[in-house]
Amino acid sequence: MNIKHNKEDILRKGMELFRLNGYHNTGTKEIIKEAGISRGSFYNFFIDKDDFGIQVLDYYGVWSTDYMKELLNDTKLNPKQRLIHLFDLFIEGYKRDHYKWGCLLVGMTQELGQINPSFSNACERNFESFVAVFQACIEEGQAAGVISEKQDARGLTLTMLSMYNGALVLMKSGMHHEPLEAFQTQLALILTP
Amino acid sequence: MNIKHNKEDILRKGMELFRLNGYHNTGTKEIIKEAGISRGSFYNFFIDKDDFGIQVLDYYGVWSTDYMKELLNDTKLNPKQRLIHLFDLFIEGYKRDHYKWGCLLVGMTQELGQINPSFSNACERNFESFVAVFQACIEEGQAAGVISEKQDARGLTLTMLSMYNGALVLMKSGMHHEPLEAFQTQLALILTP
DNA sequence: AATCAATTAGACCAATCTATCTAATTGCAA
DNA sequence: TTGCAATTAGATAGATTGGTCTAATTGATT
Repeated sequence: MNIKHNKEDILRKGMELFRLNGYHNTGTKEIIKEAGISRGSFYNFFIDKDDFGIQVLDYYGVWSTDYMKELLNDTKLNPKQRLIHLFDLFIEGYKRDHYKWGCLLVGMTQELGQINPSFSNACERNFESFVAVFQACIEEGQAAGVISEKQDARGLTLTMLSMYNGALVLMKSGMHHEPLEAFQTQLALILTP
Repeated sequence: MNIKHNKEDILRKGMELFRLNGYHNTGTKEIIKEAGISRGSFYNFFIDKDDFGIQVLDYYGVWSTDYMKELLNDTKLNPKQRLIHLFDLFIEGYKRDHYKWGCLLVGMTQELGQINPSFSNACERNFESFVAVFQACIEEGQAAGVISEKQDARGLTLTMLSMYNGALVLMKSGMHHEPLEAFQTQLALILTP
């Protein structure tokens, strides 16, 4: 056996490039160059660009949910405060990097959702992971009486995720911070019982 | 002078294809074929594909805002009811077409926002038209006391638009109707004073 | 140290994409 | 009807893309 390059490093670079510039705007040439590997290596690890894309999606899903779970386990805060804190941190990060990032799932859904069922399955699967993580926290908050029960946990989770994803799109379109701020304001309102 | 093909017909076809399959997934070949024109004609009307893309964006913006304005002028309903009615109609349309459409501005922002400033400008410009139309209605509703004032008109508009765009993304990813329903439920909640 | 399967390098190929170019055609104006 | 500028058609060019191929290299195992 002979392992020199780390598959995970390539996935991480791909994730970065796809988030920044989209799937079609990122050529295999650029991925290979940025990851510092050769064409041969790339096709040794992945069947083709689509296979790579799907694996990047799942990598992003795990990478994100791991971080979200970590933040939502901070028992020093109540569930509502944890959610608000999580989004505060995310938004701070976007601001720090001049709003250049976005959600990979949103981008991939838009770009490939209708084209390739493998991609739309991967997007849905990973969105559902996000939902699961958030929903658990919201259920806990509702049971504890610190999160509004005007909408059921699943519905409130979908709403919150929609609002966040949509705010990121407006942010990326050039409005930058304002939609994020509106999101933060409204998030507090809809979570409060 | 010699006009055979209508520029607007080509723009409409382009809008349709870009909404369905995205910008990079739609070749000039397909646009030409679907619009029933020749390559020569296309490049007679438009400088290049990017120029076409920008014009499609603006065409979509005008086409959408015209329809929204029409719906939001229905004085038989109060401003809050008008907004809810508008989204009900939109969502009904998505359902009827099996959730295959999406918002062109969302797609273009994701696909080209970081790549080409002309595109991000066009996206922001058209998003701002949407905001203007909705904000006028929300302001009217707040003044009349039928729309919540917990968030200022601009903020509430951005929130609502984010929520809607985000719900469309989840819809497109394969969740179909559920996120739209969650949106409708929450929309009524956040608008109510 | 020798062996050998796995990995790597990057030239190369085929397909595709955008855009151009020229000849044929169109339809208005005189 | 004729003349002419504008439009159209579609072959073709040039660039870029994703993917393959083979020879060289690597490193674990014996």
